[in-house]
Parts: sequence; C-alpha cells; structure tokens
Amino acid sequence: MSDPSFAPRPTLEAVAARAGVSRATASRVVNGSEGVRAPLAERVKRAVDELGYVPNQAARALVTRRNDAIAVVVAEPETRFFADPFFAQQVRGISRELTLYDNQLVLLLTEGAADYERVGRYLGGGHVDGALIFSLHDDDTLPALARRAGVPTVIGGRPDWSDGDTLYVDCDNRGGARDAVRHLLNLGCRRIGHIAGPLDQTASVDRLDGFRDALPDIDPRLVAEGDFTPDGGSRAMARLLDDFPDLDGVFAASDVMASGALRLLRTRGCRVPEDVAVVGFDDIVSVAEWTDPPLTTIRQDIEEMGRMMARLLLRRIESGAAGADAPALSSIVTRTQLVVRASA
Amino acid sequence: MSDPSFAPRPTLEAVAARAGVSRATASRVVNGSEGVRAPLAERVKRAVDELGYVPNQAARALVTRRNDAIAVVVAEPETRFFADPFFAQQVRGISRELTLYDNQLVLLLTEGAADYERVGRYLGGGHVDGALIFSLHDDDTLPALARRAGVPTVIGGRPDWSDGDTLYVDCDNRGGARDAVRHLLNLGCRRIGHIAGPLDQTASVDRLDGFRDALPDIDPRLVAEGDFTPDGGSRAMARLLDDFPDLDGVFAASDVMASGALRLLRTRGCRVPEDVAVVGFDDIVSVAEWTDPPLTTIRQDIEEMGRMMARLLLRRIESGAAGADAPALSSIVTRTQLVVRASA
DNA sequence: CGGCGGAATGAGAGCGCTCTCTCGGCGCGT
DNA sequence: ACGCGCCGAGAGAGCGCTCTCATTCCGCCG
Repeated sequence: MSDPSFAPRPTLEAVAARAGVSRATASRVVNGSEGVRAPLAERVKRAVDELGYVPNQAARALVTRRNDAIAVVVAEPETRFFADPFFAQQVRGISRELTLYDNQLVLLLTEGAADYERVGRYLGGGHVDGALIFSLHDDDTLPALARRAGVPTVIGGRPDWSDGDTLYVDCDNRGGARDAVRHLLNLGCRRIGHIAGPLDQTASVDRLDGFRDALPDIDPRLVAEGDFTPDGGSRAMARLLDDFPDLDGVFAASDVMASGALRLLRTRGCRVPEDVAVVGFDDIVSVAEWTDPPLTTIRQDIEEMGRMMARLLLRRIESGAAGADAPALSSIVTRTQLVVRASA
Repeated sequence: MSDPSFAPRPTLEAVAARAGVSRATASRVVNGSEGVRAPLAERVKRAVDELGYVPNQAARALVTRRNDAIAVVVAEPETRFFADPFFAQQVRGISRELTLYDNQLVLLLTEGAADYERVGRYLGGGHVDGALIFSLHDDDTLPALARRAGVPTVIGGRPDWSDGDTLYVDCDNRGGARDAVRHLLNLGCRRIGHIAGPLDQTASVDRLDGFRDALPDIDPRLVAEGDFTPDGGSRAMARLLDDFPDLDGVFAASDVMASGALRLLRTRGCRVPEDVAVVGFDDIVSVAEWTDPPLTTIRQDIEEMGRMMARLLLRRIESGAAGADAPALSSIVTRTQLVVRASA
C-alpha cells in the first residue's frame, strides 16, 4: 500500500534551504509579517509552493500556545443535540464565525457524566484555546471543569449562578415569554396554559417567569412541564386539556414542543386558533412555518447568538493574551420579537 | 480579570522534580509503560495529582506525530447536515467509536467549494490523524485534497470512482432498492414510481439502479429526482402523480423524502397504502415511525456504519504507523433489511 | 570618504515532550 | 568471591517552529 502519509512533510528548514535564506526569514514570510524585502519573500513563496509546505501545527502550537481551535461542548445526549434544530442553528452560527477568524471547531459530545472526565482531560490538554458550553442543567460541573482546566469559556444560555467572570449569551427569555402571553391576552384568551421546558434549565425557568409576570396568581396546574421534544409537548398539552377543558390559549416554551401540542390538539378535534390559540418560542423556521397552522412564535436569532458566542469567546481569548489591561467583556442578552403567523 | 489560564501549567519536568526522578521516568509513568518499580511510580503519580499535571498535547504530538483526533468533513451545507437525521446518527456512531479509543472528533463544516482550501490547509497541517468524508457529490475534490495532504481517509458512501486504495463504508443500496420494489410488486402494485435522490451522488444512482433491476424497461418519467428533503419529496411526488394518475406504488430513496411524499399524498386525498403504497429507505426511526401511516422502509444500520467508518479509519492509521506489512484493509458494504410498517 | 542609524537578515535558544542509548546496580552462575 | 547479564533509571538529543537578540548591510550625513 503506497501510503502517501509516508512522504515526509517538508519542514520550514527545507523551505529556507531551498530559498537560500534562514529559517527565521522563511518563518516571517510564511506568517505574513512584513520587513522582508520583496525578492527574498518571492523566493520563499516559490519554495513553499514547490515543496508544498504546510506548517506543522503541533510545533507552532507548542511555542505560540495557540491552537486556533475552540471546543463546542454539548451537555446533552447526541440524540437531542442532533434532533433539535436549535443546536443546529447555533452551531452553524458558531462555525461560520470561527471560520471567519480561521479557527476550527472541535465538537465534544458527552453522553452523561461519565464523559466529563474525558472532556476535562481534553480541555486541560491544551488542545483548544477556548470552549463553548451549551445546554447546561442544574449543577452541571462542566463550567467548573473548564475553569479548572484554565480554558476560557462562554456559555450558551444564562447559567444558574452568576459571577462577573462567567460570560454567556442568551436571549431575553422572560421578556419574550411575557410578550407571548400578552399577545394571547390581546386576542381575548381567558384561560391560558403554559407548556414549560425542563425546569432544571434556566431558559425554561425564565420563560415560566415571564409567563407568570403576565399572569400572576395563576393556578399552578396551568403549567405543564415538557422536555423540549414534540412528544413531551404533546403529553403536556394533553394534561392541560384534561385539567382545563375550557383552555383557550397555550404558550409553549419551544416551537418543537408547540408542534407536538398542535398535533395533539388536532387529534382532540380542537381548532387552532379558534378553540385554542398557540404561541411557541424560538422561531425555528423549519418547524414554525410548517406546522398546521403555521406557528405564531417568539423569535430569537439563534444563529446570530451562535456567532456572538464565538466572537465573545475569541475576544476573551484575545484579551487573556493581551494581559490585564484588556477591555472588560460582558455577557450578552439579545432581544426577542413576536412573529405572528396563524396559530394565534 | 483573574484569568486562570495564566497560571502556568505544570510540566513533566516539574512532576519529575517533585517526585525526585528524571523526566524520562515520569514520562514512563504518565504513559503507563511498565518497567518502573512500584515505589517510584507511586511517587510520580502522587506528584501528578498534587500538581494537577496534564500533558501538553502539542508537545506530545510534535514528537509522536499522533494527535488522537480525526476530522469529520461534511461536503454539505450545514443546513442539510443538521437537518438530516441520517448524518446525526452516523456522527453519533463515529463519536462513540472514537471515544472508545480516546480519539477526538473535529467537525469540519464546508459551505461550498470556497471552504475547501481552508479544509485542505487544516488537514495538511497535521491537526488530525485521519479524516472521514461524507456525502460526496460528483467530482468532489475533497478526497483528492485529503490524499494530497497525506491524511488517511475513509469515505462514507461509495465514491464514484474506484481504486483499491480508497476505503469506504456503504450499505447495499442497490440490493435494498430491489427489495423495496419487490415488496411493492408483491403487494400487487402495477404502476410504481421512484423518487430518487440527487443523481450526482452514488447512493441515489445505486438505488435507482436497484429500482430498475426490479422494473426493467420502465417509463423514465416514472423516476422523479428529489433532493433528500421533505419538500423535494413532496414536489417529486406531485410530479409523479400528475404524470401518472394511476400510480399505485412509490419507492422513495429516503425516509425524509418519503415523509414529504406522504404529506402530499394526503393533501391530494390519496389513501396510503390503499391507493398508493409507499416504501422509504434508511429506516430513520424518528421519521419512519412517526409518519402517518408509519413508513415501510429499507433499514440500514446507520449508526453502526458510522462506527465502522471510525474503526476502519483507526485501523488504517494504525497500519500506516505499523509499516508495510500491515493487514490489508478493505471497504465495507453492509446488508439492508426490509422493515414493514403500515405504508406498504 | 568614513562612520552612523536603522532596517533587513541570521543565529540560536527554547516550547514540553518522547525515546534511544548509556550507565549503574543487582542477582545469578561458576 | 568474582564477573556476566539484565533490568531499571537517567541523560540527552531532537520533533518543527517562533521569537529575541545580535549581526550585517544599506543609504546618508557630516
């Protein structure tokens, strides 16, 4: 087997020799620093081309302490990670932003706490310059892990603790939820239920809080906990309907759950929005536009949030490298927006 | 800002000093090689714990030429990558297998050929020990790129060229397609159409070939090309129905497209399977079990294929390291299986 | 026309690790 | 009791790169 990986890769040394310059000069040219006279630079570039030289990243990383790679750590079984379009969009945003700055995305999937040790080792090993952590649940040790590993981190979604040092990007879950319920109220709904996400995540809690803001002193049974899956939404909807046959409005904490709720509503013969009006959250287009009827929802710009996470992290890494007098960085909370379609 | 990344990470040297041994011995202990007497090894381990030592991967990679990381390159816009459960399952399989062997997964998303240069640089940079490439289209230069970069590669899905050196993992697309059509035939269908995938991918072509195997000399208009999305399936179904009102059977080249077809069939008032029987391909459970009616389909074990890809690649890397007398590796084609649900 | 300043180039010291090679010490055979 | 062989530990040479610092070369001014 003629394994091409056996052809030893040319080193900077070789390039320098061929160009008749020193390694230092070759390095300067390769890294695009100025102060090399044109003819020399030209010769080096030619040598690079002819030899097909590509810098060895390990060697470079060893001295620069930079990897130009950041990890995306998902504290969620792959099943949900891939099934949920929310992650998909966020990762896309991240990926695009990182690409812009020539950084690579290393995906670290965890299946339960057993993998945490492995992830910790990886982060500590200096493989990546930073980490983006997603979808935290109560008491998740992932951020602590990253911190111990000395890896700059940005979290997707407000964490359930707060200290000035923790950076995150989230949307205004509470305000968005409030808007959703007010919309329902304006439509004339009198009996409004809420399909919440798992309450060990702040996004769910914040949305529930927003719901309560608009509807204080509500019967607690009007809140049914789902799990961000269609089925969960469906089950929660069923419970709500069983407990409150006079239900005429529902705010679901995610579009995906709302789609499940819609499905159940249909099997129960309820018309949407005539009998029951439904508002979702997220505005995941591939879901919200395709439900029957199309979903009224609270829009958050998920991809943009992904980009922001990446940018924030990159800046934090940068500032770490720059020293103490770096500009202070702060978490970002984005605005949400009501998108009215047909379901409410 | 008290950036913890500024606490310099302890080096092997420090561990050795603390344990009162040489760097070499410390290294031996850390890497679990034998031939170090227990008391010494014990002291080293203690030092590692106390210092919180984690080996610097860049330094290690520099000398071992191993990164314990492999790249997954997706020649597909993120949109489809994330939207399509097929990739999700495959990546899960890969991730699991890699984790087993303490390898990391680096996800390289490409958005069009513009990104190829970047990917090439990355692969050539020695960041990863190997690459898994997915979802190739005609004349895709990705494999050539990987080869030029000297990176061992395994391809997901049969490539459209063949040479003994190219390793791939695929299922028996043609045989599966044949089975699907035969099932339709056994059911008594007389006018069977095919919703094909994009014909610049071998999987689509192979499935079409299987369709033709079972139905030679068929009217070419009975084949409608889709794009592996629900919408594409829907559109193709519409075309088929328009051209052949007497259609009574459809074989779709993917479950996702079949679900779109089902949707269209419903809007047209066709009963499934009474009026038109439908068979899909893939057996993506989250799709096939949830369509209405549940989808009869051709099962391929996608996750297992992912695992196989990873294993094959790891072995190829291994064999590269072992030298010429490594066992010959060969591509894998897995068996498919008809799964009968309600749609046919 | 000598010398000075500044820019361009080269020399060389590591970065943290692995691994070969050498050396020291111990058990054993005679 | 002496020497041989072998196992366990240490010394040291890189891996390929970056970057500081010394050196050289040039254009100019005096």
